[in-house]
Amino acid sequence: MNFPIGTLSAGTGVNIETIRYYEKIGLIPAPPRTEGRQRVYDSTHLKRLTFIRRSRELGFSLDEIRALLGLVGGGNLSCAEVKGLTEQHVTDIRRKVKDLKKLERILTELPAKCRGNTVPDCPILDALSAGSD
Amino acid sequence: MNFPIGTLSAGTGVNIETIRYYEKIGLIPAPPRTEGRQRVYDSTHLKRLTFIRRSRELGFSLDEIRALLGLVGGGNLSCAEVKGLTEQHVTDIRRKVKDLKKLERILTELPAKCRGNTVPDCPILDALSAGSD
DNA sequence: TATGCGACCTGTAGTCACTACAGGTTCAAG
DNA sequence: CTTGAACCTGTAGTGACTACAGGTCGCATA
Repeated sequence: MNFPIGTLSAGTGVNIETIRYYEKIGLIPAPPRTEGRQRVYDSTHLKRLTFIRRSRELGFSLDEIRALLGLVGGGNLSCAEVKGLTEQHVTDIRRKVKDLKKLERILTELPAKCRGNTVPDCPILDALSAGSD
Repeated sequence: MNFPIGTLSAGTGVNIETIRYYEKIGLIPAPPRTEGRQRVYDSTHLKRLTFIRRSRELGFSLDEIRALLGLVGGGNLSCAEVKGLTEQHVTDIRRKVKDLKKLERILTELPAKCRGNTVPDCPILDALSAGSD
């Protein structure tokens, strides 16, 4: 039931250094230690850190995760608030996707004009230098 | 034809502090100065900085831009290499779009189950805590 | 029981691409 | 000549880590 930081790292996919960093910034509680001052974790830590990792993958910032965890910890965040945070996030993601698709279009059109020669006169560079937005 | 850093900033949309930062890291050449050591720019600087800003918008890192500018400066990067760099970039963007769309789907499905109540027992949080990928 | 060695510890510095600020100087208008 | 905006340098802070130096711990093996 108890395991050291390396096992927690392997079990969650979160880097050891990152785990200690999360502890330092107060995102995860400081676990008990052995007599030799080595950290000892259990399944509750594993669950919390898994939550954090998955939230990070979904693009939540550490501050947002801190807010989400506020619910787990003290129950000071309602389900409605969690929902709001999530929906805001979806809006952000949609915007990002839109921007990226635009970039993709621009970047796929540019190389077509590029003849792949060695002359230092490239239409891609010309296009980028042209000041118009 | 000559103008100070504020004008360059306004003309390119690049922050003054950022321009000085670019100079410090050698991305743009140090311009001549007035007797009072204030920077004096001209249209060549404007063009180069515009190129940098547009490339940044397209998601190129400063190191990649440095490579692209290698062409402009010394001609040591061929059009084919520029093309390669650009195409690599499109691949990255496509992957990002794919990831984001997946997240979008997950995040739009989650709040549907959320009743918006004040009970600290939210399906979103449960879903995130469940360890499975 | 001794020893070897991998896993752990702390603390600091580096990354990227800026941004913010303090505290001073220059330039141009009135 | 004075005012004040724009400029100057240099340093520190941001987010979310990552890397490293130099030391300690714990456990398996001889």
